[in-house]
Amino acid sequence: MGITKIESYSSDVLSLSEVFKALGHPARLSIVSYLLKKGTCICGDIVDELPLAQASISRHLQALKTAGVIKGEISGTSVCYCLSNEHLETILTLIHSIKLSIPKTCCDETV
Amino acid sequence: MGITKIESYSSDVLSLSEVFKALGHPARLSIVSYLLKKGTCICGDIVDELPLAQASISRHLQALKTAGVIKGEISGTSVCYCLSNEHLETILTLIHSIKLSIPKTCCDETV
DNA sequence: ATATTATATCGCAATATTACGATATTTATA
DNA sequence: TATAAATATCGTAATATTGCGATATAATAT
Repeated sequence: MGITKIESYSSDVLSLSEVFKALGHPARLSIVSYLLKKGTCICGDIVDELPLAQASISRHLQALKTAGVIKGEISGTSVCYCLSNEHLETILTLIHSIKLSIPKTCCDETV
Repeated sequence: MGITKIESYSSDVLSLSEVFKALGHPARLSIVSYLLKKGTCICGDIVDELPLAQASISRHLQALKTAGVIKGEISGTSVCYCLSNEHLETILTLIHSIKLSIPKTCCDETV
């Protein structure tokens, strides 16, 4: 108990939920937000931006990378990170579908 | 340590990351997927659908409701749940922005 | 070669999440 | 009123996540 029964789900559901999970932490969402503004970052940029230790930032960057939200390129002594579009189309389709399905589905109300 | 430093983030970032977090579990994403297909559900529908105990399903439904992903209406002895659009526009905008920002931002590659 | 810089990983402690059975609550029905 | 049906909550155990300091790794510069 206490462990997610991952064996019960399709790989589609699992990989998409991993992406959402990666975005589901304020530090990681802040990193994504930073990348939206600046385009790229190195670990040290985020260390200056958030009140977390370098080790913690590095772990969050790894989590985003593992989920396919960002990718990193070694560049000298640092690693240049940028957003990846690997799962964006899937998420857009999902959210858009939800949006479209709502008017006709809700229990009592009209919206 | 070990606890998320939620006091360091804006309420915007916090509430949006809560939505992503809610979608970041395969059982909850499966519930959303079920709602997309069927429009509404009661707790028992999901109990039949997923290999989890009724108590666990109920908790997942509460988590989705707390994050504003679904809403529930009491209907006789059961509760009718359906999707909510509370945060969809924000997510769509965010994901769409990421998608648009990618071509010009990535380190070495052209995409 | 050695030092510097930037990032990643390790080990640990604190906290959060997940899941379950048991039980409580609430509404409808006999 | 008593029973049944559906959902929510409680208590607990197992596991996962978060964060930190310390350390390792890797590339550059002296």
